[in-house]
Amino acid sequence: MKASKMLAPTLREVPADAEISSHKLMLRAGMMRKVASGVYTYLPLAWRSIKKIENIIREEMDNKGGQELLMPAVQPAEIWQESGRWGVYGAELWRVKDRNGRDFCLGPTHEELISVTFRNDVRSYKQLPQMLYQIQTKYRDERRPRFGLMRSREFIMKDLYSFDADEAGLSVSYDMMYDAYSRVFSRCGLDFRPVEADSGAIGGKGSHEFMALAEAGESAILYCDTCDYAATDEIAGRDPLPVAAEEMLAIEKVDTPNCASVEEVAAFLNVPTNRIVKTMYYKADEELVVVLIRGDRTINEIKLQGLLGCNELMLADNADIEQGGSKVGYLGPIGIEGVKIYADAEVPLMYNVIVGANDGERHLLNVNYQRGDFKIDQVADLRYLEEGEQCPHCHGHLKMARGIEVGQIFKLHTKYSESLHVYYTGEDGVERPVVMGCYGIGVGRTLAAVIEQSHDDDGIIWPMAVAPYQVVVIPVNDREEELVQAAGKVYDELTAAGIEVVLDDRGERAGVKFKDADLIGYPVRVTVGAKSLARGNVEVKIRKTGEMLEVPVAEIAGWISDYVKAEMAAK
RNA sequence: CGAGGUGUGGCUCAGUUUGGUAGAGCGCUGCGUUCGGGACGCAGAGGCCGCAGGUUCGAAUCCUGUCACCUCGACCA
Repeated sequence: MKASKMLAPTLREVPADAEISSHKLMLRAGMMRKVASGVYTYLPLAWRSIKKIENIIREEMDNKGGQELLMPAVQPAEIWQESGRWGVYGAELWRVKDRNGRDFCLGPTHEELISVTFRNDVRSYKQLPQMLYQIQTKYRDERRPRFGLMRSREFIMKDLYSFDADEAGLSVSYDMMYDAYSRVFSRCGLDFRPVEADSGAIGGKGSHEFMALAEAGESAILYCDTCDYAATDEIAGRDPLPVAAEEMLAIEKVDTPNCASVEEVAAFLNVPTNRIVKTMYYKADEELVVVLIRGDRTINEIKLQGLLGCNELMLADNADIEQGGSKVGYLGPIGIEGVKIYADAEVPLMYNVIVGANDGERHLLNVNYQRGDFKIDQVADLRYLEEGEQCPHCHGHLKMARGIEVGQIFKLHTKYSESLHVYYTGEDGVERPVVMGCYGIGVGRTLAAVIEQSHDDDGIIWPMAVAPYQVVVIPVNDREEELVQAAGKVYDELTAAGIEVVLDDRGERAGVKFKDADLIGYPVRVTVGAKSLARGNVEVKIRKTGEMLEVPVAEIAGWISDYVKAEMAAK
């Protein structure tokens, strides 16, 4: 490729709407341009990298027996109504109508469509297992698109669906995908961790997220400093630690004026916040529920939503709560009737706790669940874990990190096969629901994560495997015929050797070319200058190390071929 | 969804308070000088001042509406 012909419009200044490094650099390096909020055009450089990532994914999926197909992005509402998700998916589902007013959506994912496709053509155990995948543009009308490709409304995703006869088969498929995903992200040069995850709106039990570690990441993860436990903070859970028994004292009602928060109550009564139990009212699909949790803990609403199995969960309005002397800030579990009470696992183990009195600005001291002072309908792990806590699996301690979710794998079990009637006939002649799994990779997000993890002040530092081009050749001065000729010859030789190379033949000064080379992030730069050429050499600069060396012109193609091969094999 | 902010040439922004008919730097075109880390001089091109309506002799500037984009927040009793 000749730089003079390449559409790679680099910018000296950063467009005002970019916040994080990967977004800024992709705009500055001339890789993408915004079309609308969360909708982008991928310019040639970005597209080359995306295709490389896609091909890595293809190879790894195919290696596990995956078959590529392509489903439409436009999907009829009927299949979403059939699975029940037309109603529950919410505003994120990008709904459109055709000219006749018929409802469609732009697919955010394809469980429905693959199931419908599969059920018509697969009827026998003899056809199982199967793994089908596609790499395709997905649509999610995010309430808040952000950070370029990190959270966009139109994005490229690889989605694979596994179909097995039974749970054992699903486990095999799941483990294969776990392995394939690890290989994909390693090959892309990412520093990542698979973490235990919640299965969210997709449904089903058993899920891992693949998190690329990065400060700019939108998700928090917890990992153990001793064992290999790692989980998103939405799912990380542990059994409560044992509590030393205490003598249960008599309940006492005290005035606590102007103490509507746990901190204020604790300060007023001069006790630690972990002696208090918070009483929270939630509205779960219009049903009012109460949740009890230790005063210094935070309710994890994703866990709560999972427990309740509701579609919508939000804190109740004050008006729904404040009846008969109850007041927000002074709520307690004693005397609640007609509302289900859920409690975090730590609560029933506590002694002599402080709770709101449901009576003006007063609290109760020395309340004991174990004495029967109040009731709990269901106990469950409902809180966020905190940094520094003991690991749920060992004696190590938890640390927190931020990550970019580049992939997630789910065991769907029979959730969709039952609702969408994907059944097969077993060897014994009995019809059973197919056991499914689904597995996604955000391709653009993977690209953004690579840049987020691998850049410096000057620009992108591409891992060889996903670099748009492997090498740039720069004649230092375009008016010296000898240099131009030598650079052209190097370019031809590298091209002939199968190297992906750009010749910077633009009539720019050397400084401009060097700046652009660093910004675009070619892993290797070959500089053809008068001094070294007089010695029969060209200069090689390695982007990621900054290392410079001279290589004889006659050996350059071989040298670069070896280097590229070594780098591709390294990760 | 709620709150705040911003829309002026391809990019970054000034001008709006105090209405008088549009500017700078970068980028782009041409010529010349330069030429190993974003050179310099000269001459140019390029703007429905987001859009619609209103006030006014006159609106980028004031008023109303609208759209787009950005940021923050997601409520702990």
